[in-house]
Amino acid sequence: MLEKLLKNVKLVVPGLQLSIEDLSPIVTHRHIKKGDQILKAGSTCAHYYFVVNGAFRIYFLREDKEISNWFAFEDFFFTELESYTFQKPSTFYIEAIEDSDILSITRTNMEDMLSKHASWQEYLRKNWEYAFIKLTNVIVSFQSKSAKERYNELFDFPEFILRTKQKDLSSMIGITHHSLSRIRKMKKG
Amino acid sequence: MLEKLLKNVKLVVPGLQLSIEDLSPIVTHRHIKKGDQILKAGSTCAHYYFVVNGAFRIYFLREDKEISNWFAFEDFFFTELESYTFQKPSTFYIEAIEDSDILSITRTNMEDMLSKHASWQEYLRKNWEYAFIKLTNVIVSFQSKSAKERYNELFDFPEFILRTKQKDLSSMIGITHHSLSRIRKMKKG
DNA sequence: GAACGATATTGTCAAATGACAACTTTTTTT
DNA sequence: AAAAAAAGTTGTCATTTGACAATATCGTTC
Repeated sequence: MLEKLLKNVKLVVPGLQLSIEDLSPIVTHRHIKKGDQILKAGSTCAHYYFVVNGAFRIYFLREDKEISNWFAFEDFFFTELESYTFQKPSTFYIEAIEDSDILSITRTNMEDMLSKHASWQEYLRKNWEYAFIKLTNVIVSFQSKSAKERYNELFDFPEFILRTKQKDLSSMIGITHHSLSRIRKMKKG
Repeated sequence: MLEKLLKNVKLVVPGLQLSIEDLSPIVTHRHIKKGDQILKAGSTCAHYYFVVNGAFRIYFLREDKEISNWFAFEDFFFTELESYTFQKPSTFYIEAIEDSDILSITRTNMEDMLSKHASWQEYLRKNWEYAFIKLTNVIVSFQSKSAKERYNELFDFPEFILRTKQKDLSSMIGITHHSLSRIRKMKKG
């Protein structure tokens, strides 16, 4: 499991001197069953997560309805950043949508790592820069494209089409699952 | 001018040892007239920018229409990250919407700074983390709120209402300026 | 494999938003 | 201050999307 994280880190920061032995004491492995939640709204996020395999849905509630904000698949290194950074209650739930293996690092260990390894700062910086670029493109889609176009874009990342529920996907692109059902129908005939 | 940037850096990384003398050789000041563009779509972004005073609109074209992606006001430290990071042509224009003063740092100087000052890594990391949190909230708005609600949220940041054109604001929240005009009308009567 | 619950589809109608055109108001230029 | 340009408003109508209800399909459990 740890090798997979290490491989990801070295992909982002090629020159990084970091071994399994460095990671081992600060990383915890957990197996999460489909449907289980690793973070609930209202609680404060105190970990970074790395998805070894499986998939998670990050969602929030609005007027009793679940809205999927995004999905995390294999090799995603992430946390609920607002809750984690400001140590305040999360507005999001993080739930496994498949049986998954996840690595987690506590905030304390993370802070320690950041102060000791300068290049760990670089890893996180790049990680969030890439994430920022992705979010910018999501916003561009919302600002300039129709629901149908936003849905069609997802075919470039087949995991969204193949591994998520339609009702969950629909809220991610900002529409009801009824509308998505109709959009899918149009595409065919 | 430099003091303002330094103040911002130290606000984000309190313990940072950095002086005007460190910044002076790598920072360039420019006065930008309202309407002038500091980046055009198609060209590659080779600078970070810091808004000393004034305001900028970051927009892109979609079917000959200008869509405002976001606005940068005083104390924003930013770049067109996708173009800057991957050194590829930008899809965005950056245009002053007021007479402005801006500081810029070339990519070369920035890379140099990142390799020499470990805490500069931390500054950028936190800068992009905060930006990521903001974008997440923008996406939440698009996923769960009506255009009217998105507009009303902007009153918490009056610079959007006071310093931008309505036609520019409207595209930022994903609607036409006709729709925004009607939303504004409703609010009153 | 029958029964149940969750997910997806479809119908009807309403509400929100967009497209196009005309007009008014504000801002900029001369 | 007049003229021109840009920004904002409003009318009409079309399209997209949402709300609610009914039905169909799929997946899980017993």
